[in-house]
Amino acid sequence: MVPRRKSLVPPPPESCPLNTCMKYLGGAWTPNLIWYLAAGPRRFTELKHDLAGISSKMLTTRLRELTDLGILVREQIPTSPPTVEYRLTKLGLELKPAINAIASVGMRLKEIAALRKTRV
Amino acid sequence: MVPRRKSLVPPPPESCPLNTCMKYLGGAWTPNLIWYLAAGPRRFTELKHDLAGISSKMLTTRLRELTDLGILVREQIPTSPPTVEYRLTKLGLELKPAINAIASVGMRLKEIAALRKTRV
DNA sequence: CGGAATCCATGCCGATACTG
DNA sequence: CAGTATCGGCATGGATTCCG
Repeated sequence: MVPRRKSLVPPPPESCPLNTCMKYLGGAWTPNLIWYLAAGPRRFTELKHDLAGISSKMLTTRLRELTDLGILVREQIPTSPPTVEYRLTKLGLELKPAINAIASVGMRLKEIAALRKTRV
Repeated sequence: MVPRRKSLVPPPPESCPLNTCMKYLGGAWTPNLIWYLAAGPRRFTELKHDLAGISSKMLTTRLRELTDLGILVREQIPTSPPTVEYRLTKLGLELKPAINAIASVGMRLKEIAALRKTRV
């Protein structure tokens, strides 16, 4: 009987901030949303076009969620018709490295997947 | 009427590798699974204890998924009873930076959330 | 324009039981 | 030990409609 080895690494710091984070970044559109907002303030409809295919409902949900988290801020601008801008907060900007890391991994996975298809 | 501005940034490279990636990293346990495997080969039951609370079914599902993706490999070891080891492939190791980035973001979000509670 | 409200399909994931 | 099989809840996200 092979004894079970103890964990080689400590659990992800403070009991799984990985999950804490994925809980928010995990939303289907969240990473892309942050991706586009990272370039500067953006309006609701603009974001809706950036994230081609997202429903108003989901966009609203995600925007609210991230606003509550302090990752972005909503700003009413008194024009006519009124416009609303969203932009990343300082905290939100801290997410960029993670988003970029995820994006590059995504590219690798796509490459690999493509290779597989041509190989087979 | 305020004209809608065009996107300020290119779409996430190659049409959303962000989603390509999140599709896999998004699974509830996936990031933690990779976290533990990053330290070295690990057996099924060991992983099951590492990821406290995961069901056999989910663990199997995630392991298969990641194996199919080429992120980790399964290796039968002819002991008695037979044991099986999983370890990250070279491709799998490339995910570590992303996982780490996500983990550090997770920690920040936890900090912030904690501050909020004490502040209010 | 910038949403809110409602209904509904999908599927992720947990619980439980069983196997070579 | 290392899984497979089955059932089912419940959250996630899509489609549609309506509002100030």
